[in-house]
Amino acid sequence: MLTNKQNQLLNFLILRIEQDGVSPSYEEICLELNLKSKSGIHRIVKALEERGYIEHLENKARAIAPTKYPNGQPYISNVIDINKLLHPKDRDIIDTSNEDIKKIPMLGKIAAGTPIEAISNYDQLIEVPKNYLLSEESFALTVEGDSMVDEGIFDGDTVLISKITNVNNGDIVVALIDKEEATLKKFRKKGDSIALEPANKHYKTQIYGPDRVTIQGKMCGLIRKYF
Amino acid sequence: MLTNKQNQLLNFLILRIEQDGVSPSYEEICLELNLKSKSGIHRIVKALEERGYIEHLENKARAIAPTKYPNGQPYISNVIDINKLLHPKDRDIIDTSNEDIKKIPMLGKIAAGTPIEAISNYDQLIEVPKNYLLSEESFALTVEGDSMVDEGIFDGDTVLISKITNVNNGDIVVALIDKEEATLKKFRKKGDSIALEPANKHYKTQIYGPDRVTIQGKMCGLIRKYF
DNA sequence: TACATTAGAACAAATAGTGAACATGAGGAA
DNA sequence: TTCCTCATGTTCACTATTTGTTCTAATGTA
Repeated sequence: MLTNKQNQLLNFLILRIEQDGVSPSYEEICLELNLKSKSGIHRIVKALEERGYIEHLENKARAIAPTKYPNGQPYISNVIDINKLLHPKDRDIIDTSNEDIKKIPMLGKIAAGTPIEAISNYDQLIEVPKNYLLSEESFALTVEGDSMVDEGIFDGDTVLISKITNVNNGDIVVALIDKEEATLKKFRKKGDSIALEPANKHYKTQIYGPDRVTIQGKMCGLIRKYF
Repeated sequence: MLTNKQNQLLNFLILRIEQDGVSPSYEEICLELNLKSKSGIHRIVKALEERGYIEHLENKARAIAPTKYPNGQPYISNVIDINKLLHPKDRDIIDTSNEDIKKIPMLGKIAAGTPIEAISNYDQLIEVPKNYLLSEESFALTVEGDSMVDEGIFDGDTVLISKITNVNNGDIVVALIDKEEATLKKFRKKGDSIALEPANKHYKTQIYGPDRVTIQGKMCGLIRKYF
């Protein structure tokens, strides 16, 4: 809703008020915005007032008060620290943090040999947009080994797992075998028994009775960083 | 609810406001959407206003403000960087989670044959935690084809590209060849010329003189969804 | 009064927005 | 098929706003 200069002026105003507690004079604003004349400032101030971003006492020095942030949110002065004055339950009002993002625990490495529970120590939380996940309860694992390379899952990749136990043939799942050993494999039900298929010719498909396998989650995403 | 162009315009508007804090002018929008005339923009703006996706002050410069996302969700601005405005000692108090996430444009598919610029059409914005990226200016592409499978980059994957032109041997880059054809390849400088190596035995490494290749960005991440 | 600061007119130049007119193409209805 | 509507692309002419600058007036304060 603001032009560039208006935006600059408003930001500078807010900054100075936070810093010094006083609004800057036209001259100071001039300097900051690289103008040679104060009257230009005056015009911008009027424009901001028209649009409702500031309040302004006529003919008073340093009498500009912001009422909105450039984005339209109501301006809250931080000269007093409002958060300290509020009940925790009220803080949400100010805390507009978007709900798009979710922090999920990185539970450790997934490879043959180690059950995941044993390494549930929430060392690290990683941030993931919510829409990357299939359920609220999700976690991340670092892939170790190359048993799924043909599916493009490489050593060192981070896989996102949602705690969903109802899986279909072909889904990639975290399966716990004999309550001891967790692996990331392709799931396939064959009659009564369960086949866990690797995606690498050098490994064999393992077939278990239904009582030996627990599905701990379904892979819903993969993240790889190149730095 | 929205037509193609309306969607593109709205996405671009949101992106620019998040980036600069100021809405773009009609002319800037023209450039971005590859149109030759401002009046077309004007029509689309009016259409978006009618449908309630934006608010718009008549006859004012850069006075367009989104009110809804293309999907109809109410638009929540997170432009102001409150932390920059506060005393350092106060900074922790306000939740900083808003700044972790960044919206980057999905610019299209990357495969031989199409320059990226030509397909800069803001059809979609995707959310990515900031720490997945290497620079502020980043974008996403959908991989088409199998020329990088040996690096675990599969057809349909989403790759994150940061606009960095200073790349090292071995980095995976988006390279524009003869200003015409964009590809995702491994970068290697050999003397004066540049080798673009695929990661698939069935494709050949291409070698070009330095003037034929422009590096458009460096791959910094990969995202794959399994649903 | 002297000084600092704000108010605002006036002019020029640069930016921005509006809207009529005409053309095209896609898609649905008659 | 033809007719109609809608979204779109383009050109052009025109209008309005924003900004940079200079100068003068008014107001408030010490």
